[in-house]
Amino acid sequence: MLTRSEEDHLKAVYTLLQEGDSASTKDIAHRLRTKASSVTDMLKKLAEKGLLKHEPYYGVKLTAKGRSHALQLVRRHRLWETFLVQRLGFGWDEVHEVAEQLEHVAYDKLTDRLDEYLGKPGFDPHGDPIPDRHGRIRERKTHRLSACATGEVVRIAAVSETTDGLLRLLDAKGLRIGSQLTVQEVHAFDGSMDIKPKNGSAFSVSKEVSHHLQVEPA
Amino acid sequence: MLTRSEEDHLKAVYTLLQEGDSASTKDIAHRLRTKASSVTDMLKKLAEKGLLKHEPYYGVKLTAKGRSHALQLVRRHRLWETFLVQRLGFGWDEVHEVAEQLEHVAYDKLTDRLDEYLGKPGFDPHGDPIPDRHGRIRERKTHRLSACATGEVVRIAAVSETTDGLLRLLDAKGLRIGSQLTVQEVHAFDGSMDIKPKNGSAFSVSKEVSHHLQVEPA
DNA sequence: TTCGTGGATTAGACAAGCCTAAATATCGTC
DNA sequence: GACGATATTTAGGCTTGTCTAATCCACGAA
Repeated sequence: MLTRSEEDHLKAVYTLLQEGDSASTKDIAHRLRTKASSVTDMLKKLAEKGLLKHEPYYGVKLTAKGRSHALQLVRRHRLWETFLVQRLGFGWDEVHEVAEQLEHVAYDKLTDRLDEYLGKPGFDPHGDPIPDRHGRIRERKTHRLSACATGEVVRIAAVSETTDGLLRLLDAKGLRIGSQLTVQEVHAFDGSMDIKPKNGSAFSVSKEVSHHLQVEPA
Repeated sequence: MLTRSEEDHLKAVYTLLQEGDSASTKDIAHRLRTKASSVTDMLKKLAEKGLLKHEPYYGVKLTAKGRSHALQLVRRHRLWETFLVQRLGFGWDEVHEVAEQLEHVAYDKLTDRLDEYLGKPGFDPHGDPIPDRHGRIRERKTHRLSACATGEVVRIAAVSETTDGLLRLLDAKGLRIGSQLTVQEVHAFDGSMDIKPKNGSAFSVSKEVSHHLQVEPA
């Protein structure tokens, strides 16, 4: 059994490794609003429990066991988000916090029943894939909007769930998961780009914004 | 903000005061599977936070603030139990533990939305009343089956939710919340009684069992 | 190659919650 | 009213998870 704090650290490691190529002590600390020294302690502990390999000063890698456990957390988190949006009528920009708490309720039967109740959804309200009970994820070939070239026509596949401001911005522009858009122009000097939604008027987004938008070919 | 442990202690106090007339340090400790000395510490802490009055050696009383907080916990617990049984198809004998965890997720909007989603139920699957968002409880005039006399015809109103064995026994006998039964005979020497469900054959229940069954006049 | 810098770790302190053992209080009974 | 049984509290210690401050290490620039 893992404590809540252990689970938080494990998930942070998993998420950072997903997003980039490494999970630095500093980044984990920042994500968990704690200090680097606390993270080092916890990494040591998780390593002892066989959930990850910790090479001091070099970095951290998840073991199969650690990855599996992290995937369960991700699964629960995304199922609860789906429940909150689909059934309780929450906005997709207000469910993260709550799911962050609900994900720690560890009871397989509950998770599986919830999964069935929601119709075994493949993706959560932000477009992120929901691992099945074995931790398997439905893979898609998405890329960042920021990596798109002028003229590309794409569909929004997913949005970083931790970016509430972005979620509200998309809402305001009428964009949803699945919305199509065309890249009209990419500005080299600041990485911003002009995009035109299929049924709407064009506007400009910063590099920051386009970085957090996952898209797939339309 | 209360910690999980503080909430557990507060709810234990509330529940014991509901069930009997006092909440002894010993009983709280027993209920929380902890030791009396730990409970004393926590009572001191809750008293400092203004949730209860603690007269050393004499006992404990909830303040309005403490009662209100406890009622929120009870509300969340019973709403989740209702959700688990009504929507996820759990048996009423297997939801207590899980609800015990879910009740600590404190987020008013979630609680209220869940309440609406379930149709603002007045009672949970065990027949216990669910406090509304203001902590108000729908009162009924129930009494214990063990207090019934020969010949009384009653309806089952509620069953102590912590008694899994009893819940399964009732299931096995085909009894539900709302089932009618007649008290056929009360045996003075051990307090056991013979009861006959409206649509079933008579059987005998121990004093222990009849003590945990709340009934109302049929 | 050497050094400076910033990230990572260690050392040591602290609060929260829990425990055991010892001291203290209450209460029913004689 | 004193005594013994039982409940309660206090004293002191342990573990967990956090922190700050100090130290250690890697790595890129000169």
